[in-house]
Amino acid sequence: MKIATYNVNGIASRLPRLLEWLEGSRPDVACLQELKTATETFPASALQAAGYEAVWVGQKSFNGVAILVRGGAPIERIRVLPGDPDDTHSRYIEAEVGGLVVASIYLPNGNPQPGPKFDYKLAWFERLIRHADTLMQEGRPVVLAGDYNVVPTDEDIYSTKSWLDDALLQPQSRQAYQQLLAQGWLDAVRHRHPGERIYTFWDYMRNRWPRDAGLRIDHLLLSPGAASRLVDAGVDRDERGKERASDHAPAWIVLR
DNA sequence: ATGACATTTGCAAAATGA
Repeated sequence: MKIATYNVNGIASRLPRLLEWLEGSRPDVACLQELKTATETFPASALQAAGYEAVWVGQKSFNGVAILVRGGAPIERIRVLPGDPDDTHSRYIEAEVGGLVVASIYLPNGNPQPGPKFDYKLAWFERLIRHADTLMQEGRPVVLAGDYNVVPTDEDIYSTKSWLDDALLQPQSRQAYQQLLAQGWLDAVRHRHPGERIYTFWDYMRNRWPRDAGLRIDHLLLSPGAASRLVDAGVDRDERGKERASDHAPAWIVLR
């Protein structure tokens, strides 16, 4: 069973790329982020024609998350991260898929920092940590996949020089990520490729893709029950080099 | 403090996000 996470950076403008990738990489489950379209304008029929049923929650212009399942349908559990009734951002959706619990996560970017956007990021992260704990208590196999907007360590970036003040590298962001992992989650891609330079995001600006100046910020976290079934993990880097590509590449795992 | 890029809005240049 192949499960992928892909920040598409606008599903409307990226639909041809997305469909090509689905056909080529053939994930059984695809968690998408940054749909950047309203719930009503999600291209469900185009995805259905490609063999995928979906659950999604959108929002005009930004955010938006979805879970796609090939040859089956995800059963939605929740479409709001618990803990703040005033939060209007579409950043979380969770579904049951073939005995697994799968979440598609778009954690706030948090720039500029310090400031209200960074405060929102950390508060959102705390809510995620609380909710992840309740999922862990359920004792079922869980995959938390998405754009975490956190570079976990200096090994996960080409160079920290231009990014030291960025929200993605702040000690508070990294501590929150470590706090989440400490509950018992496994960072699947890093686990399968210790010591390797692996990136999932290359900024459009400053020639960062041609220079391979990347960051690893898209992660698949596995509960122990899912981790024991892990057989492979990787990143479809080539997607980033295509015409009108997202600034992210898909990351994926294979579970037994 | 600004702009580097990509896209949308709305039909030019500005705003938005990251």
